[in-house]
Amino acid sequence: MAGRSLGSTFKRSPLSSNFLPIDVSPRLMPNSDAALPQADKIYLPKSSESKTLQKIRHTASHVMAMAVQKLFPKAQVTIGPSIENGFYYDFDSPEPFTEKDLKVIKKEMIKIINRKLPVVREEVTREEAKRRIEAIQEPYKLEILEGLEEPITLYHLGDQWWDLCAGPHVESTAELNPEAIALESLAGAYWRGDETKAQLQRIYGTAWETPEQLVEYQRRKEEAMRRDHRKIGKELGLFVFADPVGPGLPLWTPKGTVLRSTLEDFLKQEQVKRGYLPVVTPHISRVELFKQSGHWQKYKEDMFPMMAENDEARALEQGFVMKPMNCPFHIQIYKSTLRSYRELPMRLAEFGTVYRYEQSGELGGLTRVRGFTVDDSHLFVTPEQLDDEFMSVVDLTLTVFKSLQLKNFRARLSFRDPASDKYIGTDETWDKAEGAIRRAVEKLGMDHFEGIGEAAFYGPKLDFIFQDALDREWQLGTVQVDYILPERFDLEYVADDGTRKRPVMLHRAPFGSLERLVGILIEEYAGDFPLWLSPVQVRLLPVTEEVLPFVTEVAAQMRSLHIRAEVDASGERLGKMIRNAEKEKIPVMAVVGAKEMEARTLNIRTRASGELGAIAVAEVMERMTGRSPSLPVFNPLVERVCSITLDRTAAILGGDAGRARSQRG
RNA sequence: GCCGAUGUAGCUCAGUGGUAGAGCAUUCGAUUCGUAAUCGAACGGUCGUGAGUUCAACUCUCAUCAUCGGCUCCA
Repeated sequence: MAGRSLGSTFKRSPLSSNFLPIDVSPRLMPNSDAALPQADKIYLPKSSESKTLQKIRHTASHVMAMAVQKLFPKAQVTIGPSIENGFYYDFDSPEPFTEKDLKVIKKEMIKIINRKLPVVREEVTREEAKRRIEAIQEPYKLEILEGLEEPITLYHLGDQWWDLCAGPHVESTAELNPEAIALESLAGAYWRGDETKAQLQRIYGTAWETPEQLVEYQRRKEEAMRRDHRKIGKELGLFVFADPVGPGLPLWTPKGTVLRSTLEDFLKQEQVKRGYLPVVTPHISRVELFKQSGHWQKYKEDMFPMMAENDEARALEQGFVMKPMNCPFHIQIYKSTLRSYRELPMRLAEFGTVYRYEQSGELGGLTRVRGFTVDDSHLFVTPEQLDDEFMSVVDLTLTVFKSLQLKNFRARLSFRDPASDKYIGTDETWDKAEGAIRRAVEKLGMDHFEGIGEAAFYGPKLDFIFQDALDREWQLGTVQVDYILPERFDLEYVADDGTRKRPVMLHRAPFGSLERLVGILIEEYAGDFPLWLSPVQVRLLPVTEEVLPFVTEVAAQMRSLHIRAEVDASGERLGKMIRNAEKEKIPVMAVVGAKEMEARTLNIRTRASGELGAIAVAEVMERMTGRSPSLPVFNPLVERVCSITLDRTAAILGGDAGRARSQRG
């Protein structure tokens, strides 16, 4: 994980103001170091990178299934593939497996492996396969067989156990190293991933070529758990959950709020530059609004129940609802007056907090919550403006990621699933919208993949997918093309020829949501925020009580320049104060004793570079804010703060000290 | 929502069928201290919540809430 210390890996380049720069193209990059071969580290290939590991893992899953069926004769087998870091097998068993069973199963697996059973492939006809499966009474396998094309293959482990399987496998269980295999966890899973079908029991395991690889894999997993945003968020006191408030409803502490609002301010500034117009809308509305948008029909399950004044109103569905999305509100602002083509594109932007009734089992930390703030904007554009506007939105999104030093993401074209009925609108409008997205992405030359069935119910999306510390994928930024809501709300503008025309809408949110973004950022930085995002940027540490007044005065000066400074007035010894500041991951510590007070200096220690020695108070402040282009900043990750604090600092100082530098950032 | 696990002071954790302990944090006192932990004392928990079994439950049973790992779903 050390390789992810940001200074070393992030290639710094000027933020683009024009789109199309090749280097902003996202690439598929695994989140962990696992895929980065490094001389001093054990290389841990993913299954997709190693045919050998694929075979080992797939065979291990068969060995596990054989072991399970020996120990639990009533367990029926279903599927058991290799996955990126291991394997799993799903069973339908009347008795639930427990953690303790894993140990027993592992023991049984060792026995099987030590018998050095040959793994033999056999090709059979469909009828023969059916006959054999019926003989061993495995209904799930029979169902799998129905979907298979010939040739149909069976794999035998010795002469006592076989499985319907496409392979490939290693040639003998002797090729598996019991010390490089671990059974990791139990989980529930639905047959065929369908929640209306049977609930199966899944056992996850991992398998490697050598025990060293397994140990390294487990070490990295533990390392990853240490950067879990829930853990770090608690340690750093950024947010809390309270039982009386409810699940999935985070409370933001002062420190977390500083982080959040700094991100908000940053994006607001970018949006001002790009002609966005701020709006504010309420958290609730008549349900009628969401009936017209189609949410009530297609999205009701995800909404908090309607608040009705009385039973009659409830029966007529005439109450109020918490908003699950902001778009209908922005649409009402657009609709409030007759719009001219001269006003378009109209970009209405709001940090709008929405409420969605997520299923209880989905909630977790900040990445999945029930109330969250979307950095939402709805752009009303003419059909002619659509392509350019789409690309400029993508450019803004990539600029944002770049400023946040986020580069491990993938771009997904989220299109509709033609087989599903969860969408509104006609096929024609969908094709048009999907075409627009595809066109823009191709024009940008961006790497991407398609996600069929990932669209919103009202339109296709271009989504930016990130991974958390545990390699789970989360959507952050999103750009959506929508011909349908303008239709449903009968939106119009007066064109240059005097006719009424229908605008196209773009929905977009570069952050996606503040909550999820903060969660991902915490894990990305492991809590070590760049200076501009740090809730506390500098802590002043008085060595003795005599210097406390001086230190307090310096802190006040710093705060007047919007440097987030605080004084450690605990009266503890220096070593303890430093320890505390380090644990709180405060980027800059300023030690002040009699010498420093005398000389009006601060003895600076940074988290990134250690002791820097005594520096004049004025210079420290210049270097903190990046005001002086000739002075290096304390932390290479400070870059962004320059343009942010600078605008304020310049305003306060009435000078243009920062402008030269802000252009660099 | 479903499957499984977990729930002891603010935090991290130990513990037992006979009504609970440590470290850190907090408060107070002493120490006035120079780059990752000064010393001492005090405070702090109806052991998630509610029922049940029992002479007796934090410990066993059931329900419920929350959290965690998955599944399904999503910003």
